[in-house]
Amino acid sequence: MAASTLTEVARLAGVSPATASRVLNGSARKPGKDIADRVRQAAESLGYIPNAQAQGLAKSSSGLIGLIVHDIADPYFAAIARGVQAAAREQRKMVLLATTGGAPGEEREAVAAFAARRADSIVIAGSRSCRTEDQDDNTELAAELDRYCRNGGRVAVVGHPVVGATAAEGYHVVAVPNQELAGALAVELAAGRDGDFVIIGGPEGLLTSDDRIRGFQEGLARAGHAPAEILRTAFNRAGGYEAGLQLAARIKAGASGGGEAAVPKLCIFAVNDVMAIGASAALRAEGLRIPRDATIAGFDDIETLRDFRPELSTVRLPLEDIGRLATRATARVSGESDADGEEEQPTVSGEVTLRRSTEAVG
Amino acid sequence: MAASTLTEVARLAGVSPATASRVLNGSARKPGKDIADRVRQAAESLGYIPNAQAQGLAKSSSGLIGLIVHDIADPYFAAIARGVQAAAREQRKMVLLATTGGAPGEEREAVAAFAARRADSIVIAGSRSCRTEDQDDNTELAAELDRYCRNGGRVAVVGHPVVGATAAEGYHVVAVPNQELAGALAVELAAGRDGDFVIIGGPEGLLTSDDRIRGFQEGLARAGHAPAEILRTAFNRAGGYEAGLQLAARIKAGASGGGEAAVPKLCIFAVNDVMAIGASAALRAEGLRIPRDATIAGFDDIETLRDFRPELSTVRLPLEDIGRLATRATARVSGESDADGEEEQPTVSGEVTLRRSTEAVG
DNA sequence: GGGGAGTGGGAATGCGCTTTCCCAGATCAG
DNA sequence: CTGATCTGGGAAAGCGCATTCCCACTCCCC
Repeated sequence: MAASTLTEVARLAGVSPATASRVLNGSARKPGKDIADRVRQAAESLGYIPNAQAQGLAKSSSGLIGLIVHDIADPYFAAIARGVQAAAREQRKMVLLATTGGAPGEEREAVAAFAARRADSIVIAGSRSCRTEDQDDNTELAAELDRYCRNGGRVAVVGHPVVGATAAEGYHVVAVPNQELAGALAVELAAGRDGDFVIIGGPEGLLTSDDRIRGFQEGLARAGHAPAEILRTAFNRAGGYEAGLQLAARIKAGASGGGEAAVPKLCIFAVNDVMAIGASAALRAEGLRIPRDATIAGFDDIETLRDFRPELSTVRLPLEDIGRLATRATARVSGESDADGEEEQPTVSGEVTLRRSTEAVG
Repeated sequence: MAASTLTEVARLAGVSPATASRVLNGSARKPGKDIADRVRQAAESLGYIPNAQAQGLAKSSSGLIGLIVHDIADPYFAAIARGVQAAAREQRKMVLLATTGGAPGEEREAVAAFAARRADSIVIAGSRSCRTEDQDDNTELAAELDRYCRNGGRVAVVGHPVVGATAAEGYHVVAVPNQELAGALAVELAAGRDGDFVIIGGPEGLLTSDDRIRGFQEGLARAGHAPAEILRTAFNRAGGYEAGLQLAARIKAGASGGGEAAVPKLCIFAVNDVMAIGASAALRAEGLRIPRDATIAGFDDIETLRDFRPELSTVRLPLEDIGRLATRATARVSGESDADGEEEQPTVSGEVTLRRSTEAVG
């Protein structure tokens, strides 16, 4: 038994499919009250559910929003997804989820799949990569997005524009001031501290990571500090842990080195919270304590991690808002005309949040 | 410019749409090599992307999997979602996400929306509620699911069957042995301990919470312990925190009560990890320490929370596998006949994991 | 009272694709 | 060499719905 159709409802109600369509699914023309009731009752008794595919086909719009993330189980993306979901609900749309692990090639596939489903808009979260091995995929991704936009799709990408993408109609970027905020964090951390800084960053070419690194270095410079050494590792907890082990060894070596004057304490900046947690775990596993033996700061202010101790200094990013803003940016505003040309890109602001993990201790 | 269509491709290749369809989108009949190449090239040059809506309409199957969760930002659901996503990819399908906050009414809406989109299957995660105020909504949800199944949809629900749902064709339940595992946890915790037990549970009627509570009590009984007192609160971190504050006050009162013999230490069981973390935070905020002043255990073994200190005793649940299993259960197996009648429901097993938060100290 | 505007319903077309059915040509056995 | 069986391609009928016309009325006003 297949689901009942509009035609069946119409027949049961003794009207034409056209009329049934008009009463059941909004239309400019409102049929008479008695007929409407009859149709509605017929629909009810048949348990009629309109076929969204057919509707979409007929009016070429699917009511779908595509969301692309690296990994939905990563709390960073989960938070953004929540915002996207909330905004989608506002627009009475559903969200289609695709996880890509961050590979531009897979992102391209996801965009194509969304395009095939005629998603009304696409939100891309997750750092862009400009590594040379991703170059070709990025080009294809940009081409795919461009085609999607030309066909009337709207896309919003969080952070950076897709590498190589031309700013087409309907292409929005929700800028995240990673660099500025990392700079501000560096300035605050550097104040009155003279230890060395070390940055635990993601692989080179990950734009978000690179921005934060660059910003942090600039901040250090502004504060009159020497640039920090940079440790490259995976952009996740495991990477943070690994880097943490290295640093722990170094710290312990320094401490036991003894001879010289007490080595100033290391201040670690991990380019995201999850990595910072990993690094902290490694230090702890090696018997070091934070902030006694080293201080550490992250980035993102992941909600689930706020109960972690010592409380992590970080930069608060309104992740849920970011998801919401990105999604809203893709919403077709009815009154929009080309007159006002400039579409205002939504603006995101973060906040340096110093906590226990970078406090000066005895 | 709308996306190009199969007809356009066919015209450019100088063949009929039927042939173009056969070569571009799999079919039993394989057109000749030369023709196929011509079509493929035409498609390529036009940047043809098949319209999944039209395809779905024509062969009545959408390649969509609907996933219903309470909150995608909750790491519990995020982990399950990852598994669902992975399994969906295996099946070359996409996942449609709906978040409901756990309200059966909204779950019903989500099911209807999935049905409208002709999702091939639906996975429902998140505790069922059998509170009286949800009764009507549950009935409607069950009816909606039933209809969906009768129309050929497949559904899998994690944990408990939807309250009131009749086991229709295509209705699967991925059972989670919450009760047994909670019992096992209780037994292990009770061994050689004589303090009081307190359970921080969700609102009455939340099946997952109730199962874990019941199992824990049974375990205590088996170990010869008196039943634990039960604190009801919200099924999230805030609820745990709130309950934690209450308990902290009680512990401090007991400690300063002085007169009698030293009050045995309280052992807290929060029915999920997130609540346990909330409770721990509250105790800590009140100046109490774990496991010195009280011990605490959770449930789920959320990955992101494993770096929390003191390490949380809990019950490990293979969340990602659960999502995967549920999704696979809904996959239409080609060789399936009614002959073997019994479909084997996938089985999930967890593991009691004792860590520092419940260690005996000084 | 007649003609024009307005109203409410139905017939028909098309959205883009799959699939059945049909047909022309090729292949092969007798 | 003829009739039977394949083979590979095209024509056409939907899938379920929205929407544009079109038509039969009613209502109003001059």
